[in-house]
Amino acid sequence: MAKELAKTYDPKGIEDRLYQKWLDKKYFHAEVDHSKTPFTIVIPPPNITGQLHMGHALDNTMQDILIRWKRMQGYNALWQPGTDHASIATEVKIIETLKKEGIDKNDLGREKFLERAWEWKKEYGGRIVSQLKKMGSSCDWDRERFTMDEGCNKAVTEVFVKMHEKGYIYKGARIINWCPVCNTSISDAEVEYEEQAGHFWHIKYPLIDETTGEPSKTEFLTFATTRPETMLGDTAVAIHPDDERYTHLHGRKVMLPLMNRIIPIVEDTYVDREFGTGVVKITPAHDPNDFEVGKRHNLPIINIMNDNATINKNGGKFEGMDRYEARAAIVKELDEAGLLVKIEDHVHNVGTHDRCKTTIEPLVKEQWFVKMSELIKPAAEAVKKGEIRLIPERMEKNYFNWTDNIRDWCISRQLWWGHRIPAYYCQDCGETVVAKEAPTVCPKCGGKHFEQDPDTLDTWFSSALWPFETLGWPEQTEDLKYFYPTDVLVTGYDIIFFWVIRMIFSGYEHMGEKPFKTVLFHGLVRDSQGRKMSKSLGNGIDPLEIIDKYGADALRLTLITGNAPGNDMRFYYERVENSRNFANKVWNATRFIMMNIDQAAEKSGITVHEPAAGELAPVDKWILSKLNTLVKDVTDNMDNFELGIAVQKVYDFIWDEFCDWYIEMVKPRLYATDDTASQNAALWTLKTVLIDALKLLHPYMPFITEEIFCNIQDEEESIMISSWPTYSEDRNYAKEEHDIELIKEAVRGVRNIRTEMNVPPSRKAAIFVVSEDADVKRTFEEGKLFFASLAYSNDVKTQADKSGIADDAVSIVIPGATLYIPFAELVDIEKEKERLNKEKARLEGEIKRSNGMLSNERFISKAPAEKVAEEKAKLEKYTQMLAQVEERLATL
RNA sequence: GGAGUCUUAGCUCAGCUGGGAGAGCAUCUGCCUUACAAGCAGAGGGUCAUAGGUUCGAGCCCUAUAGGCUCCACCA
Repeated sequence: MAKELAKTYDPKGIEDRLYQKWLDKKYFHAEVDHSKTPFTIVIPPPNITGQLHMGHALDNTMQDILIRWKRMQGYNALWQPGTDHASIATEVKIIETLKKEGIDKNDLGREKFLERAWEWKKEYGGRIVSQLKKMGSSCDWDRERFTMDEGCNKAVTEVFVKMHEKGYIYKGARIINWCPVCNTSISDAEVEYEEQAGHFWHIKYPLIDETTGEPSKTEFLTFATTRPETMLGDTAVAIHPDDERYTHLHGRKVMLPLMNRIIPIVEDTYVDREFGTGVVKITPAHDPNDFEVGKRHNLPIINIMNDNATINKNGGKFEGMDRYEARAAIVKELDEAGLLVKIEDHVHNVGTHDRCKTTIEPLVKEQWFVKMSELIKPAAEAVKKGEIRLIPERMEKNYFNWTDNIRDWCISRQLWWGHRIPAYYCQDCGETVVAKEAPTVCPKCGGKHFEQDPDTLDTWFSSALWPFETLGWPEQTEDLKYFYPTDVLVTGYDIIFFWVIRMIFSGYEHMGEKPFKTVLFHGLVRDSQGRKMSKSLGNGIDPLEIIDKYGADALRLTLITGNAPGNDMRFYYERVENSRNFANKVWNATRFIMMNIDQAAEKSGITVHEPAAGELAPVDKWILSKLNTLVKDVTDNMDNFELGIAVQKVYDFIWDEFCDWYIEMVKPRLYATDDTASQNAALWTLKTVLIDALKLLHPYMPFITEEIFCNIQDEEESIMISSWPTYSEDRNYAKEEHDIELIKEAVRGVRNIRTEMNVPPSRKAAIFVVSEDADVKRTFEEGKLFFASLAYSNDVKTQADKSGIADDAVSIVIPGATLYIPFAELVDIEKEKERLNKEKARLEGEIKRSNGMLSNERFISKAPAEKVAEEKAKLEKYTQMLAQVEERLATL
């Protein structure tokens, strides 16, 4: 029965073995079961191009903690996994691979390209999943989904058609953000602004002489621009209607140089009179604001750019030049023509594509959009009313900032890898048909030739449906009815706009119900210098390497401790080492317990069993009581999603209270007495406390806790399916808690004296409570510590025997000297007085406040009855406490 | 321009509803001691950014200032 455990904990081998066991036993699998309450989390689907990084590690650790905890609490816990096709990210990767083979995407053709993409998915889609398994993630893998699987395709088409019918999806020519490298439009959310040093080119256009109709040689209109090349597409110049400097120009025209086009001067309040010269060139095709101005004044839209950001035929002689070449050429020509006034240095924000960092080009294009104004309303309401809770709360500000300023969502992408837009164009009459299936006959002209829209949808269009499409939607499945809405969404704050908001409005629109009750945000994991981990910096730390070296438990613990929701954290190897050390500590505490259980069985024939109430020593009650409080605190913290605080408490309990105090205090009983009942009580307490502590720790460190749990009790199948400890009034031993805290205080005092005396120290300075319960009780009631002895462990028994009894002192036995220290001297009386006086002042303050509230008529009449009762109870409690404090002060 | 957030020990950070100033790492002292040297027992180290205010009491609440970070918008 004795299992030999290694001296240090080595997670290698153990983790994989246990994960396989959990899989085999189907512990992760959840089925509809109306006798249980569901608890659901959908995973933020990682990209199939992805490799597990620290962000994933943190994200999934948090989810797994919640899921394992709820599962132990008896909920029907479902963690729905899956992966995302990540259209643009994947497409870019495939293009790169093709390039290495010397193949161009367009030469390959759409069909062949998609074949390659699916091959890619097959090869890499599973990689991240196996990595998640390494983390210990208890996902229901039987339910694994993919954003482009059959069900998701169906959901996407359904949504598109439905929203099109409702008029929420439309096609239109608008200014969109164009990425000339990826060759596709992108949404506003994908634009990242970056401060860049640039220039301000001050340029002047000649006015048209009203009499001759020729460009004036003397009259010019000067303005500044950061993008001079766009002048090729200028169709007006704008001034503010009330700008007195330019009143004389109302209704006049200017000559657009280089293009020799006469364009009007328009008056528009968009122009800021204070800025620059108060004159703005208007390029409707290449600037969102100018586009709006153009619409108001019916200006023509001249697109001067090709999709690859070279100048097109509308750019005259600049045709074919890259946008930056054209810029240089145009500036040069303007200068030669004497129209360049000056060049200033200028720092401005440039929009770039968040994936490839290319400067985006605003272009007018026909694209598909989702009209947001109506859809967003319930989504904003939900958070406002608290129906969906964001943690930390401050994220709400971010959220509303977006919902209040929402713009229509450009959803079409000029990519191949993704959900193809279900719009079909009649080749005979040009009619557009949006339908779930390709139409056969044109409803307008009866034509039979259709071509499907070549574009695909934004990746986030499908991920927005994730919480319900993974549960079977659009079918009304039992799963959907039972598991939806999900409970918690765990994700980084960086995708609140991309994903979280879009899921919320989609949930309300298509399900008529929120997709989740709570959103728990975490921050970024940065390197030790606080930098973002990135490939280009090469400062990324691979979670798999950490797991390999320290174990998944250590990694998980590191990521979750001291990490408050929504806050970024730095990653230190020292902290992983500390976590690993903690695992070892737990391991060795277990070894101690198992060894002693075995020894007791061999030597005294003890089979550990629950002791009778009277057999528990004060220290046993103390640790049981501490554990009891811990259970309550940890559960409360977890209820509030304070995972970092919760695990910190478990850590402190195990290391400080249980290992450093309880185990040390209990040793003399095990080694130096023959009292088998007492020994049984100690062993039972050790085992009981350990097991409950392991349960509390299990969500955080699943592997080691499982390994120990099953080692120490052969009969138990798994800690995963054991029940979460609950607070019990029966284990609340306030008196013993107080007594032992005093003893701890005394021992500390003794230790200090030891140090001052320069006596050889002893690690095994274990406290040895010899008395029976009743004696301890009696002496404490008299305000004295009955008996405690400190002794070397080597000959602890003899020393304890020799030390004798002094009933008003702590005795410490050290070689060559025996000290008897009156209890009263062990604590610094002055310090104690100071502490008590502080406490007294505090209580008096509380009583004053309480009295104030209770004598306030408005409070009594308006506050809910329970509040008032609560306050009365408080007052009573404080009054009692004050009396106690005063009593103690009097004895000193 | 708008908003958020941070400033606590040498470093990195916790600190939940206002009452004890804390952890890990680092430093110093002493210990191979029958669970654990990946350990044990101790020590040093803080005007909780600054200045006011509210309170019996402020790291926590309010106001202002300084500095850092982030998000959003964007002026041509």
